[in-house]
Amino acid sequence: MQKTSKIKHLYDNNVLNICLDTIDKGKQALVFVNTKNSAEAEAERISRKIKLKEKDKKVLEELSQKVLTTLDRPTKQCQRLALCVRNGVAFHHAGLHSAQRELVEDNFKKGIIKIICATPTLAYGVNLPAFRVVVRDLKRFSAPRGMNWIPVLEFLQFCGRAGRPDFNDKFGEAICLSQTESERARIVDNYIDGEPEEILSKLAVEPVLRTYILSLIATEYANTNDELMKFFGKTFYAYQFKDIRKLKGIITRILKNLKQWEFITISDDYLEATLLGTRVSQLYLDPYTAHYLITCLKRAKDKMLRPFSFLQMVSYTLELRPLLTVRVREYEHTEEKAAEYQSSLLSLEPSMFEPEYEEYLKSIKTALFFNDWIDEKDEELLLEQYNIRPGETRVKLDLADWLLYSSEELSKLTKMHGLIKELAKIRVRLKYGAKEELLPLLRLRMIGRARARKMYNNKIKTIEDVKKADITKLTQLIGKQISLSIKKQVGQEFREEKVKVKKGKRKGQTSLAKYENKK
DNA sequence: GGACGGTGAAACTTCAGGTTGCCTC
DNA sequence: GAAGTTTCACCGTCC
Repeated sequence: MQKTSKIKHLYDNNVLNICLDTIDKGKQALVFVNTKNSAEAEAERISRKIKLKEKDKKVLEELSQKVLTTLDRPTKQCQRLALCVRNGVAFHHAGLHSAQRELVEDNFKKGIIKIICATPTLAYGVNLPAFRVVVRDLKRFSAPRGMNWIPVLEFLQFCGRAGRPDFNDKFGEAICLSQTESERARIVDNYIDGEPEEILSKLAVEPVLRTYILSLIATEYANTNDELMKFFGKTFYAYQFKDIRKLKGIITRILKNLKQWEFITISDDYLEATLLGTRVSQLYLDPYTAHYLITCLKRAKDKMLRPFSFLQMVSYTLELRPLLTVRVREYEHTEEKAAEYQSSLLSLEPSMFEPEYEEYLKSIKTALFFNDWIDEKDEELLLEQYNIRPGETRVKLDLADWLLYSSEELSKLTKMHGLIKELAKIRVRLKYGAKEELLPLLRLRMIGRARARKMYNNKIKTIEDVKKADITKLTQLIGKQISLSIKKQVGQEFREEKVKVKKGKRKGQTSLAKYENKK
């Protein structure tokens, strides 16, 4: 199977050379790198050197415009992607806005985009085969020990993307790059001739185990210690480790916690979930988190409540991690904010000298980010100020929503009805990224933060105002179809042809020119 | 003489990703 | 640990 082919050495960058060669052959390539920044930078480097065929130019130009106008106001990331796409290159990672991710994936499948530089997201979630796969980085940074070789399993996952049988590729090529001869030997040994790692059971990880145990009890699948052990005895974990005694020890401790937190009762070895415990299990919450949330909510009555109180509460859960990192130059500012909100916070502040303090500060920063979002700050500002990309923003917002919903449910069951309204309000604000004053308008379909803001600033502030508003004026603000739709929603029907549309200037087209010149 | 832009080296920063819940009048 | 980004000094050009 040994087969070698020469690739023209045009530039000092081998990834670039391989990609140019791939395009020459009329094929496509995926480049896997180890960070989001690298994906963007590599894509940029390649896109600068590509010579496009005339026929591709127009399609790519259009696609580039689409990428640029995905958000109301393009972020730096949007501009960067748009510039790359214009040359048939894209980057792909979890920070991308989902609409842009789709654009990239679809247009790669269509063959319009030739090269994608990506982080591992692409190898797992989506099925995007290419003739060539270039694995640029085989090392990745991971917490305490610095740079480590990636698992063989992951490497195989990358290579699995090579070759497109649907497109009559008889074979695909996966290419690794090495800097030195010894590195080359290591790659061949480890990855090409090496064995993939064993798959390990994660059951013994406590949050997982806690969640399962409560769920087994709540669904009445297991109601005694013996039944629990019987169940876990049949799991992959038990098969793999055969260390049932250790598992038993952990289970005993977890049962004690669950009882103490009032999620289960134990009488004569009979385990039964309480109403609260059942709900916790239905919500898929880690019981530890559920207990933390309840404890926080109980403190609410003695605190000066603000949205920030709840935002920080959910930010400080395991579920929301990894949190936003507090950079050295932000340290002081974050501490100041922590002090400023002190009287509103529902979680307990760890001592400055505990290692946990770092996480606590991160939770403050994460809550500040949420707070800015519900203060109608746009994605560009969030990217600049918090270094959080649109795609990551969505994930965090989703998680926060789930935890706030759970908090609502827990409030109901623990008779803290006063908090429910507040929590519900924050959830809507979080969903839309809007200030409280927009809430009445956001209840309308087709109305998000941008349109609601426009209407509000033009003195249409409530449903009553919408009813009273002149349809022509409304049309000018938010367009004809949407005006008709919301009028209908408040119980007024208009005949479409009766609505006059004043020809006015539309929102100016966003252009790449500004950004390009800066480069 | 000053504004501006380009360049390159040094200093500084940051580092992959993912599943869960509930429908809301 | 290494890649990428930011910062800053330096230089040339133009008005």
